[in-house]
Amino acid sequence: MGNTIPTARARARAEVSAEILAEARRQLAVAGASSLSLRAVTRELGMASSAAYRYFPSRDDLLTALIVEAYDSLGEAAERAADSTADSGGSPFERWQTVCRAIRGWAIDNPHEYALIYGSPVPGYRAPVLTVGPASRVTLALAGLVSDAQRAGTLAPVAGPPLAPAMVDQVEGVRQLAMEDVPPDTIARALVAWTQLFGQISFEVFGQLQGIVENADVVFEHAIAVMGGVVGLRH
Amino acid sequence: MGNTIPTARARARAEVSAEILAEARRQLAVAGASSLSLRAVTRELGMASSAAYRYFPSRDDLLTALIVEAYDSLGEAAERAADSTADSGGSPFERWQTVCRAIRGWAIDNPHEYALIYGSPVPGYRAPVLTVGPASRVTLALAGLVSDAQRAGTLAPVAGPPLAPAMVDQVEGVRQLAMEDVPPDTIARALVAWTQLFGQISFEVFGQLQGIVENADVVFEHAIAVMGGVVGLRH
DNA sequence: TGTACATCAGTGAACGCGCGTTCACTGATGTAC
DNA sequence: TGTACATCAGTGAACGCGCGTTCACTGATGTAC
Repeated sequence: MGNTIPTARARARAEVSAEILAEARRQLAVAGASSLSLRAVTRELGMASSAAYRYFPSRDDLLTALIVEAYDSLGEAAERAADSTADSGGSPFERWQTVCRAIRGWAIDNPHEYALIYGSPVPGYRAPVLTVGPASRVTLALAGLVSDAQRAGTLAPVAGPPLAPAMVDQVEGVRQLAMEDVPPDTIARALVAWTQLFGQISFEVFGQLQGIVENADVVFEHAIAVMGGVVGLRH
Repeated sequence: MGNTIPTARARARAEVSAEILAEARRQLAVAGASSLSLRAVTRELGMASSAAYRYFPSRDDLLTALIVEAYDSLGEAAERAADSTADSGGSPFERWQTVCRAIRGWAIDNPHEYALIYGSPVPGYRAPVLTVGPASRVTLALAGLVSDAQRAGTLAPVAGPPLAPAMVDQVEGVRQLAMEDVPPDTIARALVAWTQLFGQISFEVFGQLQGIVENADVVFEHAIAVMGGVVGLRH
């Protein structure tokens, strides 16, 4: 109990567990989430299918582990981008660009993991609560960047008609969660930029841009430039 | 050949074919695309599973029929919204709002059909060319509304830095496809609004807004108001 | 109009497949005395 | 340090399931003469 030296058994257990996850990830990349199969995973690993049950109580638990892993991986990429630009003193707009690019880059590198977390929900699967924390990492990285800009006084005020009262209410919840000091109008626009970002990435990763846009890079850059402006992030 | 009076056989064929499709649609709504099964469909219809092969050569062809149906249904909803507001002389901005609401309304009413066409691609399924036409109907309805505004001279010019040359190239293809007379800057922004719209709807339909936004209606209204402004659609 | 043949919708059995999960077991690792 | 027992990873057979697709068939509908 609380022992710092793990036993051989414990070490083996951690390793095999990681191998199963890794193989599952590999198969996810080929076949997609709904056809992920415990049997196929263990087969590839050269073990009996029943052995998997020593590590994951059911197929859904394996799926959950993959989802958590994906959220964490994406979240880490976004956080790293946000932190690096904070350290190097980038402008809010540059930070926004860098984080957006990191998110898109991750999605393109891991299309099936992206689909797993931002695509259509897997039928019959209900994501348990423990996915909520990892899921919010990306979002908090983006929100943090806006908060930082606000605190540094570098946020352009939002022009245009005042927010509808109902919208002020909606935004209030978000403010408390992630953007304490940011004015409601800016938060409202940040929500729009947020959905635009993932809409753009989803269209690209899911092939919706085919036949319409050839160079998705260029269109992405334009989109984040426009939306950075909409939010009021200054160069 | 070319006979206008269909035989009893032909009429029965059309009816059964429609029944299979309808039942497949019903099951899609419960279980999602990847677990759509020919056997389950025919079972529910009280016929032998092999009978389905008189109507659809394979499961994938059934899927394709459902996809085409979904695209057409959504496309029609968007076109109807666009036409009705054209007839009643709505402003470009009002037309934009109405079409966006129609698209969102359809998605909320038919979440699984929405997921089928805008969610993660079904693994192993390759959409055949005949889906392209129906798929472009929504997009063309949106593009048409911008074109109309341009022709009527009611499009606000886009402020801000000039488009990057690479972006001008990208936009040129879109211009020829769907927005002949519209200036490149506006088309570029229309692309951003387009991905924002579907990003917002996907987040809502796929449950990504849960725990962040309670009243999706209000946030949606705000989003299309902001993006209508970004594109330059006047009230 | 009546008959002979062709077409084709629908049947039911069968093939071969892969899946998730359970269970009694063996043998290696860990632990208490 | 050595022994006896407990823990637990991994096995292999089995259960019951549902799937897509094929095939030879029956019987009703359609068509040519």
